[in-house]
Amino acid sequence: MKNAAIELLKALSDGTRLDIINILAKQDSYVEQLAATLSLAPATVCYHLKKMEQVGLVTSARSQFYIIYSLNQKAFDRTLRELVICPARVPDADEKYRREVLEHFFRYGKLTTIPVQRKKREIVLQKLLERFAVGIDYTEREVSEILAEYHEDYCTLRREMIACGLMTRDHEIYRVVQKDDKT
Amino acid sequence: MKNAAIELLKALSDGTRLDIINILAKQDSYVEQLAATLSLAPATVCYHLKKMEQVGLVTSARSQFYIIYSLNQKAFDRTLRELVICPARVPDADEKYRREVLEHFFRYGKLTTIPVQRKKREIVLQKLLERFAVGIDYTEREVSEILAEYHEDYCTLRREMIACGLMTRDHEIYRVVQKDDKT
DNA sequence: ATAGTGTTTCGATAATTTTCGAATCACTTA
DNA sequence: TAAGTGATTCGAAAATTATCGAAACACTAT
Repeated sequence: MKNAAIELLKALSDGTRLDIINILAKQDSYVEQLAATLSLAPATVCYHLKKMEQVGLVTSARSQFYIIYSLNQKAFDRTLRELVICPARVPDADEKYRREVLEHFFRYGKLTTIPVQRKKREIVLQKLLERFAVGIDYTEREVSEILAEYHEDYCTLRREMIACGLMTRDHEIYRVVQKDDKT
Repeated sequence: MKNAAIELLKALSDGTRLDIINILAKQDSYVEQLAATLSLAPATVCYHLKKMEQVGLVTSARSQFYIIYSLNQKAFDRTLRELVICPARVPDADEKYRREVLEHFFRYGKLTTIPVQRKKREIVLQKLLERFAVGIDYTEREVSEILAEYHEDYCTLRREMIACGLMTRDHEIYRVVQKDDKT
């Protein structure tokens, strides 16, 4: 089996299946009824329903001659982020602290204030460093523009990037410092 | 143009693109670097990036020789529900009241209490009616099982469905009453 | 300007997905 | 048990999508 998230997203990324979902959102239904509503062959509707059932988007239950399909409401309350972006590292104690710091200083994608404590400031700067590709030369202007997205005092942020050893500056050219250099 | 939601979901439902997203989540990057990391041709990576850029998942900005791609963080904070399930009707005054009532009585997909006021009770029952397909015969047991998912006192719910004229009962067979019968 | 970057488009091919008729299956009712 | 219902699977055709080499493009730097 591949990735469960991909299978779920594939199940959602088809016009016919979205039509079925929206019909079921209003009212439970069954294969023949859906096929008639959508002007499709029952085999086609069945194919789509099975695909969605496999990933937990819908559930089925027989009632006399019919098999009634229902939306699994819980499946729709996930964000794209938690579905798509894998956390990678295990949330250990350091990681927990890191997340708390980031949650405190970032609001709506922007920096509320620049941390005064060095430890916290480094965590925030390390996060901002993700916006800079490794091995790429950035001009001072480019660095400023990206940092300005997060806080009006981009000059301090830029200076601190150098001071904390996260970036190097050489004749107005800024570069990300690779910390995992095996030299 | 088709549906924007479908295009966005299609852009997300591919293993290679998810790989790219997860790399960009850690660090901005550019075509050649991504191609090298993923062992793919630059043309292929470009194809995927363009596809994601069209639906607003990533943004690009030139820096010297390179075009740096970044994740558009805002795009990832949407739930599947708001992406997939279309509201259909315009939120007029009645609809607003309806939503408030539903939000008040439903918690985590279950009914906190059965509304005493007739107007509110009908709104809640109408919502529960979505779980029953039209034109289908349900046994009393089947009706009870579905209603029990929402409140322990499924007997009251079942009785009220009949009392409010939302379902009919005929020799232990329950059916949804179709309100838009043009007779 | 010109040579040299990395990026994008184009065309073709491979791989995957959607669709549906026909056959089969699962279940209900008489 | 047998006949009748709707659901599902199967096989094949049609439609869509992913991949990549080659060529064209956009930009930088000499």
